[in-house]
Amino acid sequence: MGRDRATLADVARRAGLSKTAASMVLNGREGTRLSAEAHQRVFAAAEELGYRPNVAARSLRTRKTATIAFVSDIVATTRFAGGLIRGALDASRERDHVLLITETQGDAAFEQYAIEAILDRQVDGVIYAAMATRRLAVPPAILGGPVVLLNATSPEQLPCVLPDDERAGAMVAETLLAQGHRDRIALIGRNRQKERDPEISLAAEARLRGIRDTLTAAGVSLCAEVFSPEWLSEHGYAAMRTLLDRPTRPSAVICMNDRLAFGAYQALGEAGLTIPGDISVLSFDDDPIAGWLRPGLSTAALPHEQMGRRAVEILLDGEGKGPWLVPMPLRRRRSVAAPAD
Amino acid sequence: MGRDRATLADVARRAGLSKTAASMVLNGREGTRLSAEAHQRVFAAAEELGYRPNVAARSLRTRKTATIAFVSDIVATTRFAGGLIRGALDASRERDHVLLITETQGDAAFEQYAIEAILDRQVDGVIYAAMATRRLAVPPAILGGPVVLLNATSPEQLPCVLPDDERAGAMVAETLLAQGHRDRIALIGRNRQKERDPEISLAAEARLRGIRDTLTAAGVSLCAEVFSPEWLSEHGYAAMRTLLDRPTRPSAVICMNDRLAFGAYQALGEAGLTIPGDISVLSFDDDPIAGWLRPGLSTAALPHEQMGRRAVEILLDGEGKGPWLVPMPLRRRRSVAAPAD
DNA sequence: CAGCGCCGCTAAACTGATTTAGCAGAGCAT
DNA sequence: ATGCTCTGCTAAATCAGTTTAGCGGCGCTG
Repeated sequence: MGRDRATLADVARRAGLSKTAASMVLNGREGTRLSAEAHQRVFAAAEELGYRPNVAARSLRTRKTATIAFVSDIVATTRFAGGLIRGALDASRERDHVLLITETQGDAAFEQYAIEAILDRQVDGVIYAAMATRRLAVPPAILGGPVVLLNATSPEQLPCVLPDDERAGAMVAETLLAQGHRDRIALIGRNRQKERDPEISLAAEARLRGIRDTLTAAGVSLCAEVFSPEWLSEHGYAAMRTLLDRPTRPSAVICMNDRLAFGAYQALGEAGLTIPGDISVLSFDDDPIAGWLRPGLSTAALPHEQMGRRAVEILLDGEGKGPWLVPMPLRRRRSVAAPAD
Repeated sequence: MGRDRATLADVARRAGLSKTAASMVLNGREGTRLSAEAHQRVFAAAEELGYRPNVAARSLRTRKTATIAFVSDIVATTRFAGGLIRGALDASRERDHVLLITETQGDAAFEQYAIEAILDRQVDGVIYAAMATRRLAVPPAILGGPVVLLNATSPEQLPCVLPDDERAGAMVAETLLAQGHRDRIALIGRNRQKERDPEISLAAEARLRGIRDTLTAAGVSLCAEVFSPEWLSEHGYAAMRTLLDRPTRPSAVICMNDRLAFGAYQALGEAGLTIPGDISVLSFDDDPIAGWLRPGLSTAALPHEQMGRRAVEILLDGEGKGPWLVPMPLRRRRSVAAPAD
């Protein structure tokens, strides 16, 4: 892999100058007194030889590697990882950095291994990412350098990037109010564990707060709230059935995520009800299926790419402490309409 | 990040030996004549100081970085990337390697940048991955070292890892034959471009070949084939409707991927037909939605994690040239039954 | 007792960059 | 002529490892 590369010494020799001169010219050092001609000769030589500095050698001296570690709990299981990584990748490239990826799988031994691996490689900073928005404990070993939490917070008050779930909740509620829904808005997906335990998820509580506060401000409250143990499609299905079994049918249902909404769609389809004619559905996440459903599901999108990007920006450009909330744009599709009666 | 680390010199000093001795002991060099006591002293010193070698310094000398570059065309858009990366990550960890990830986005300039970035960092090898199984052109710059193609082939006959789409096609056909389906098996998702142009996709042709050969061997042929421009759910929906408009209804439908199958489910639901009672559905990919559908969709799973894993194994353990076909296991859910009549 | 080989270990070179300290020569003032 | 500064550049140290070459002492042989 990449043998026969020209070294700085080669460049210097060809330019008829010392390594020192070549190094300074190529690094654009200010305050050096090298002549314009020397500059030209070095650039020409580097160009001709296709010179590229050896990062290992450089970082041995400078302790900078232009490498960022992206440590996450789980990358595969969730499709959201891709967005976070892609955003981080883009922002890294813009800053001439590269991403070293490791995964802890929530396992202490793996985490230990991952941390050592990245410290051995002298990364310039760490992005510590969680796949579900939550609070977590950061391993002390990485606190020695710059760290940004992605989709997570920690007791240490480290800089962190989070989706603005509360605002998203508000937008979802506002959307329904604007369509004229009032006293028959139901909710699917409250979950005692998820809401209460910030180590599992911060999203649920924030979304609910946004929804509640907005409705309350309009003098409205939820007509029903169905709890579900997890946020899977079968739970959405079951929840929607229990809602339909009640005496008054809701005019709109807010689902805490798209998987629940998907299950709700299935229950509504079986019951012969149409969306949004009979019932409007609104949700969170913007999973790819939201666009495949018929009608398309309106949902507040998790801005993963933006978040990944932001994390790198904060890590490298260092801008105070945050927390930074990234807006969740509402994807308006066809699942919301005015109430039928 | 990681200052104050003990160096080899520190270890040597504490052990009362030379750097040479310390280095040799810690690297487990054979044929050295250092005493058992010297070994012990070095290990003890390293332990006490929490010594970890500086990878940059080591690789400057050895030209090995214990780092693999994972270069892919697109990571975010597709959820499959996660599986490939996760598999590669696992296998890398087992071999004490780490993954440097870059993305070309199919853009020549980005690709150039990505290649330079990884060559500058002296990676030990490159995994060049495509998100859709296809043939591609490998940039000559990386041919200087070990390369494995993941989910792709190239004219250069490089080692490559591919899903065994043909066998998967055969399994799907066998499954239907075993249930007693014969002359009313239809197919959704042929696509002229995709099938013909290996730079776009190799999967379609291989799957179709597996299906055809198996049916032919049983003296059966497809009763209908519906082309669709892309493999999106709306195309599956449309295709299923055209199938249902025909005089004889198929007893089973094979969809070329799960998104098409999802659309087909929608069309069947609207038409008031049940799966698998009226029509069996079988598909490829094992997208997460396959499990969310009602009934669960039986589908031949793309073994992404296995593939990512295999690529690293081949890169590091070097085992001939391949190509290596990774089996696609059939996930049996509830969408297949014997024909009604 | 000279010569040889083996044992246990080390000094120093080497990798490819950055950075510090400083040198030779020119120009100028005293 | 001497001392000073400024210009334009370079030698050498440094980073933290690996690797080559070889050293001193001991035991054995001839």
